[in-house]
Amino acid sequence: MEKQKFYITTPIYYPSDKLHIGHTYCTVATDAVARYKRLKGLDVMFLTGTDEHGQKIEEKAKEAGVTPKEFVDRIVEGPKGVKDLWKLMNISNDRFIRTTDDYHVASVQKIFKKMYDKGDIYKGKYKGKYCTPCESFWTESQLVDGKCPDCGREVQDAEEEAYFFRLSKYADRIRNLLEDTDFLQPRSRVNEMVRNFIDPGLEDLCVSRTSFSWGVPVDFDPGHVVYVWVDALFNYTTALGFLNDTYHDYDKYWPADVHFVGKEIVRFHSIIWPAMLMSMEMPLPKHVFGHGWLLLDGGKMSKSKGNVVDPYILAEKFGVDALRFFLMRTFPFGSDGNFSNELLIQTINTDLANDLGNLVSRTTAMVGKYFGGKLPEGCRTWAAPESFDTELITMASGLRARYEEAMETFAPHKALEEVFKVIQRANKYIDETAPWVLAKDMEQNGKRLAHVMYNLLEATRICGILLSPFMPESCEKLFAQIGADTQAQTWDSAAQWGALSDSAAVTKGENLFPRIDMDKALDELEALEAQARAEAKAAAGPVVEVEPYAEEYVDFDTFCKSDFRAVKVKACEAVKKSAKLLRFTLDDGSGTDRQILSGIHKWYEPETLVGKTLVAILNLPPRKMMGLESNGMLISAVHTEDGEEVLHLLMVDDSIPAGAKMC
RNA sequence: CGCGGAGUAGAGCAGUUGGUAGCUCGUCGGGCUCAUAACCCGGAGGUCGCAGGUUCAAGUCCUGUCUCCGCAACCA
Repeated sequence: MEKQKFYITTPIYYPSDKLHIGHTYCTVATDAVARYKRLKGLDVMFLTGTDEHGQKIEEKAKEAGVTPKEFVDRIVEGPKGVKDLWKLMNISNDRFIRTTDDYHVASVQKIFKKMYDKGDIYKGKYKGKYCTPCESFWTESQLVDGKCPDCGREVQDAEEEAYFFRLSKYADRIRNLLEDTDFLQPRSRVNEMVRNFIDPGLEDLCVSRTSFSWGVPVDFDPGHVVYVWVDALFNYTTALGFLNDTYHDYDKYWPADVHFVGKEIVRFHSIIWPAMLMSMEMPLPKHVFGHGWLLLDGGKMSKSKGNVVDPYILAEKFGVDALRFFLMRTFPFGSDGNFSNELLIQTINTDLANDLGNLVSRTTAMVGKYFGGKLPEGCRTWAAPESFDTELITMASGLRARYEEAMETFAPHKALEEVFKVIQRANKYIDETAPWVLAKDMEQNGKRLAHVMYNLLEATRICGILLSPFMPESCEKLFAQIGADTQAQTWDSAAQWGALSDSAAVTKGENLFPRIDMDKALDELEALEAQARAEAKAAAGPVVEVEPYAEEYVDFDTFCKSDFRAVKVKACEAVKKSAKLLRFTLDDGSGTDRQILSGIHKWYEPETLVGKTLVAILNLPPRKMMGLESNGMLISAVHTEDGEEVLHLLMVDDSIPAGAKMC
C-alpha cells in the first residue's frame, strides 16, 4: 500500500533582516509536526524558504550599496544566515525555496499569464491623485484638504496602468470556505478575516507594480513586476514542480495538508491564496493554521524597540533541543505568548533537568548499581502488581493516543503536557516503590526490584519516542542510555508496553539536561547580547545620518512668510487611542490657547514637557488628526542613528517670552 | 459606536462540548536519599475585571460596562 502523504510548509520568510526567535518558533513547530508525521510512517514533504523580492529589499540593498541579489544572498546563504539557522536548529526540511530561484520566477510568469488569459487578471487603471512636483501617487484618503500631504500643493487626477486580480469574483466562495469549513484555524481567526475584509466587500487586488523593479517581471508587459504576494504564495506549488521541470512531485504532494503561518499573514493565506488557486482551478490546501506571536514584555518584538531575541545566542547557550522544547512546551500554539529568558531557564530546569533528565539519571544509575547495567530476564512481568504499578503502566500505555490527539489538532503544547504527566508519574513511582529499600535484600526482593526498574525504563522509552520530534538529538542519547534498539523506538512500539528487551544494556551516561544556574545564566546572556549589539553596531557603518541637504534656494520672502514663534507648554497629554500623537495646549503669547498635535510620543512622555519653551510655526493651515484640530507644528531636530529615527524637540531658553518671533 | 484578542492565587499561564477551579515558580510544613541541592506528599493563598441575565448548575452561554494589548487609521 502506498504511504499516506503529508505536505507541510512554513511561510517563506522575508530576508530584509536577520531572522529572530519568532521565525524560529514557527519553523520549529513545523519541524516538530513534520518529524511526528514521519515517525508515524507518513511520506512527508516539508518546505521552507525565503521570499526575496519587493520594494523594501530593493531599498535596503541600495542603502547597503549592493545589488538586491547580493543583499539577500548574504542573509540567506551567508554566515549565521537563514540556512545556517535552520541547520543549527536541526530543522528537517526536505526542500528550501528562494523566490529568486530561476525555476520559480519562470513558473510565476506562467501562472500570471494563465490567470491573465483566463480573464481573472486584467489590465486596468490604478486611479489616484498625482502630485507632479513630488512625483507621487496618493489615494483620496491620503490627501490633506484635497492637497498633496507632502508639499500641500494641488494634485491632479491621474491614472496608471496596472494589473488587477478579480478577487471580488471569489468573495462568496471564500466566505463559505472560511465560515463553513475548518480550513482556517484556529477558529478565532475566521471572524477577524470575515469581518475585516469580506464583510466590507472584497475589491479586486492590484497585482502589479511599476514603482520598483526588484520582482518577477510581467513577461508580456515590460515595466511591470508581479505583486510580491502573488510571487510568494505560489512558492508552495512551484517548489513541487508546478509549471517547471526542476521538481516533479506536484501531483504527489499538492494540495498541502497545512500551511503554518504567523497571524499577521493569515489574511493573505486565507483570502488571496485560495482565491488565486480557485482561479487556477487548483485544489486548495486543507488547512491554514495561524499561530500566535512571541511577545516581549507584553509588546511586539521589533527592531525599533531593540528587543529582538537572537536564537543563535539561546541555542548556543542552552542547547538546541532545550530551546526547541521550550518554544513548543510553553506557549499555546494558536495564541500569543510572553517570551522571557527567565521563563526559558525555568522551563529547562523544571521539565528537562528536574523531571526528565533526573528521571533518566536516577533510573539508569540504579540499574547500574543494583544490576550492573543489565536486568535479569523475565523482569517484564510481575504476578502481583500493586495499584501504582498498574497506574503507571496504564498511563504510559495510553499516552500515545492522548499525544496523537493533541498533535493532530496542532496543539504541541498539549501533547508535551501529556508526556510530562507520565514523566512525573514515573518519578512518583520511584518514591512509591523505594527501590533502595528493596535493594537491601536482593535475595528476597531482587526480582521485584528488577521489575520496578523495567517499568521505569519502559515509561521512559515511551516518553522518549514521543519527545523525539521535539528533541531529536537528546532522545537519541536517551535511547542509548536505556538500551532501546531501533525496534523499541518506533511509533508502533510507543503504544506497546513491554517492547523494550528485558535484558537491554543500560548505561548511565552524561546528564541529558544539566541544571542551569538562573542568575549566572542571565548575567552571561546579558553580556552576550550586549556583545552582539556592539558587533552589529560596528558592522552597520555610519552611525549618525542626517537628511540630504537642500539644493534649491528658498527666496527670502517665502521664508519670511513662515511665522515661527516661541511657545510655552501649558498642558500636554497623549491622544487617546493613538500610539504616537501628543496633544499640546500652548501659550503662544496671543492670550488664547493654541492646540497643536504632534506625533512624538515615541520620544517624549507628555508630563515631561509641561512648562517647556518650544518653537512652533503657527501659520500652517489647520489640520485634523484623530478628530482633533492641530494649529501649527512644533519644530524638532531629526536624524537617524543606527538606522533608527531620532527626534529632539527644539527647546529654547525659558527666559524667552511666549510669542517671541523667530527671524 | 472600525476589527480582533486578553483580563483566573504574589508572578507567569492552562482551563474542548456549562457539573466540586488546575499547572509552573515562589512560600510554609513533612517524607525520602536512588538521582542533576534533584524527587515525593501536604498546607496557606482565587467572590475566575465589574454588573446584570439564562440554567438545577456558569470561569465556561447571553447583555451591558471598565481596563490592557495588537491591527487599521493617524503620526502634518
